[in-house]
Amino acid sequence: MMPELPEVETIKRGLKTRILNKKIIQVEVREQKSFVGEVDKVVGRKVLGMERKGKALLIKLDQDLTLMIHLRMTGQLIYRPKGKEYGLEIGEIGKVEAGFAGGHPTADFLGSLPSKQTRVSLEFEEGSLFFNDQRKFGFIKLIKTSEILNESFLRKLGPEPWQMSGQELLFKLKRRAGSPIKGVILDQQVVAGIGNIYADEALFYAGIHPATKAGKLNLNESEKLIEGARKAMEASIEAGGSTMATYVRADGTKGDYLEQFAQVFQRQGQKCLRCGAEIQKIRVVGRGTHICPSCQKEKK
DNA sequence: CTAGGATCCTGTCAGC
DNA sequence: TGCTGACAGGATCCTA
Repeated sequence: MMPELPEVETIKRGLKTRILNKKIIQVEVREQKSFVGEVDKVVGRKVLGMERKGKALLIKLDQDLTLMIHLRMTGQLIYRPKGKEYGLEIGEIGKVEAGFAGGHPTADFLGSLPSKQTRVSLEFEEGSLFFNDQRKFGFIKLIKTSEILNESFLRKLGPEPWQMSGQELLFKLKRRAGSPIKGVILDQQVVAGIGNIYADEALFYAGIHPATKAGKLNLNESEKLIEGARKAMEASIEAGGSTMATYVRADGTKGDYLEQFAQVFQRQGQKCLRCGAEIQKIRVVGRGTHICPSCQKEKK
């Protein structure tokens, strides 16, 4: 369960109100592989801005430096104001002084930090930012701001769904004609920010079976697909992504923000909200995949 | 070039 | 209770 575009966007917004213009006074790397680059250069730097490119978060610092953060599957970023050892309590939601947590929802959103999963911590005078990551696939990488486009992940990244037409997507689908459509839209070089949740949601919206060969889609389907990705992501950002607020609102221990917008993801066994058929969970391109077998028939 | 599968790593959960 | 295998909101690397 991990961060896709809407979650990273939510984190960007949540952190911005807390660390913009603040100075990093200390950095602690607890897991070597989680931080790439010269740690010492980060100390004393000031946060000048924050951006998101696909699922990558960019924290722009002074002296031509940028922290590029990718949460991958289980990364999370948690900000705790100074003196606040635990996460927010009910009633504190939305308050800047309550702190912020986003990414893979776990009990660390609420518990004492640093924890067993804390890989890197950035200390500010006003509080601490913890980068936690159970599986260690994510990372923080220090790069030069002026050389951001040399970064291979960013250089190859496709356009955001809002910057892409159905026509442009269709063109890319033709080059990957033999692959299942789900695998193609999960490719960040085709379109930026779509992960397992939004791939399933977009395909359901467009009425396309995930195993359909990409080359079988027509312009109308391609347009519906990109539109579905936009709508699902917009709804998710509106709901606040997998932030601490929604996580806590559930029952204090479990995150369930998906309930606010998901039509198929993790709804296997439940009724399709469009036709009433039972949602199924299948496997496509090695990923757990959720479909309505009635609304999404494979085009042979 | 594309397609498909293995791989990185830790934790949880279902089934025996 | 203890063990085993499958699986997990990602992306890259390797092989055919």
